[in-house]
Amino acid sequence: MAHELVDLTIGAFAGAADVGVETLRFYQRRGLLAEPDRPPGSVRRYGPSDVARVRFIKAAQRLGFSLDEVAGLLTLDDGAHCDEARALAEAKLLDIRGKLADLRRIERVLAALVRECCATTGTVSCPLISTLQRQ
Amino acid sequence: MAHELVDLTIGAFAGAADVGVETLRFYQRRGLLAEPDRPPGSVRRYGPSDVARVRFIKAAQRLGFSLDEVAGLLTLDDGAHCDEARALAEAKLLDIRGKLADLRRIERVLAALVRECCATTGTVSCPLISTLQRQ
DNA sequence: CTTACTTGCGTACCAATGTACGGAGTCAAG
DNA sequence: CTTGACTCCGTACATTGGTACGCAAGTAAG
Repeated sequence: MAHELVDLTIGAFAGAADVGVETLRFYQRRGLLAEPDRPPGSVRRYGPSDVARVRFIKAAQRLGFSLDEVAGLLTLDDGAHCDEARALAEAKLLDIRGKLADLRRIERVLAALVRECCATTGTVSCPLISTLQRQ
Repeated sequence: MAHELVDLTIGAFAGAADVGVETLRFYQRRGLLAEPDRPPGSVRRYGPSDVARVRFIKAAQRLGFSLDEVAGLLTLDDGAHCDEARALAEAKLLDIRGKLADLRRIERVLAALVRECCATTGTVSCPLISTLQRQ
């Protein structure tokens, strides 16, 4: 690593962080990313810490945090608010577990319907559809 | 059941189907629900089959079908297209299982982070946040 | 210096699923 | 007959996470 991750233009920054340029500008507008000072008559430059920040955002998103929640995590990144970060993560874990339970229920019902569907012959109506209609 | 589920106004219909009036109008605009003829100088009336249709839509939504997919299922409700309904359901089942796998991975990572967070003392930075930054 | 990308910036738009609002017509009770 | 609730209809807004467009200015290559 460390291949020239300094003084990036926004295009190179986007490439390094594996997102689109427009996404970076969007994050800047959302306050997730600072806009570095612009050397008079030139363009902004970005460095490794910016890339790391975007990777953080993307990693947290993959864990199910919304951008607002990521913003919350980012305000805690000085290392002095470990408890708060942990509380956020625990809340999110509960959330994820709820979604898991929902999806498991859905999976069970849907699998049963598929199994039943067309296993029966000679019925007038599709069991999948008529089951849904009975809900 | 069967308590007066006939000749409902849209408000009573919404109550019976446990959705908002605006939701019904939205479904009508989307073509998921027919707009019954309007007796000249009066309001539209709805019956049990309309209520059943909305319940079908809601049940399918709970199983993860989008409104577009529900519309597809609804065109098959004459019982002659069981195979097609089944294929849609099987595709959706695969989809659900994919989401389930994603969530399980997320849960594992997040639980590990929470466990690790603040179990360590004396570190400068929160392990949760620094782990995310390393992704 | 010219040509062709980029950058910067503001604004508009996308999908999905509704929710809210305003004004006019209609209906039921008192 | 009046009052208040409800219906009808069209339109605008909400949410989330971006994506696209247009135009002017900067920048890199030949």
